Amino acid sequence: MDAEVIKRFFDDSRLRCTPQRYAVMAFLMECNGHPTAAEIFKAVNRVDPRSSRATTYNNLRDLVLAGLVREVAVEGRAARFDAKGVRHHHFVCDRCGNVEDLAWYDVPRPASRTLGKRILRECELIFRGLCTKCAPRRASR
Amino acid sequence: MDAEVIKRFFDDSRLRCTPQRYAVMAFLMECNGHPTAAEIFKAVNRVDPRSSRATTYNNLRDLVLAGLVREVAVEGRAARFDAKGVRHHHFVCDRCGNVEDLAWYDVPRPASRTLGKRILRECELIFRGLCTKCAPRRASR
DNA sequence: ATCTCATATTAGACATAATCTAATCCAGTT
DNA sequence: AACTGGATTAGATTATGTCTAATATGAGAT
Repeated sequence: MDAEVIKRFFDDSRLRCTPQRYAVMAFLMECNGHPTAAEIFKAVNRVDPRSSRATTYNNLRDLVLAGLVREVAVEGRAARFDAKGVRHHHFVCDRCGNVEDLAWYDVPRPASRTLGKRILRECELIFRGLCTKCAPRRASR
Repeated sequence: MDAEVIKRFFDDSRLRCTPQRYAVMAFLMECNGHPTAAEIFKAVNRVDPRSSRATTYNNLRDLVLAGLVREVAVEGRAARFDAKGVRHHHFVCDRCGNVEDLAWYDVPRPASRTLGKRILRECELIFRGLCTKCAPRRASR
């Protein structure tokens, strides 16, 4: 059961456990893909139509700030979200915009002299190309 | 002089060398940062106010498709662009959204069994944190 | 040098994504 | 029960990007 886990997460982050916020987090944890804010809003309201667009965005912002959820920007499309569970990299499809997870492996960090004064908080690898669905049988073009 | 270089680029990509398109490319090549479409539009029209917003977007799309320009999606902010010159990684500032270049180094690609049917076209490393301007003197929080 | 036409440009309407506002609600505290 | 501050809400607003249909133009052909 995720319920206890989610409550613990919220407690640790000093986020009140409201039905709307819980619904967003639960949906992100159970769904496998990387939904957009609009999709999350629809999914949450399908179950219990009591949340608003603004609240969905607010809660997503809070969850991202709390480090419970990751936001993935995709060129030319709406941002996508996923619950931070197991670490993984992202594969973004050039054609359909879908985001798929790829097994995690460590990424070499830049030399500290390269970073200078910058403070590095995250280090993420993004792959681009054609996803499983969009890849043609035989490569073309 | 960039002029000849840009004309060659356009020729190779079968893009007509129009004043507006040239201006976009020239600006991207000479500027050091990673401007947004809106900034590019303004900059280009400051020099010679003959381009429209739609044209700027069209040209950016064409240049990206031709592989001459890279689009960088930034969470919660407008996309940013840079001319593909020397290869480099990107450092995105969590606070101000600026994108800075970091020296290139090779990135290990995922095992082909991990990729499955996917066709990998690009492999990009993104660092997040606080940029030179936003980093506090002493690290806090 | 001129012609031709596919391609490019334009202004502005439209679409989509995200944020803001101000009123209201509600959970926990006293 | 009243208070308090965070959370929620609908809808307006802003920001970003795309589309349309009329017009203009670069560059190869003549």
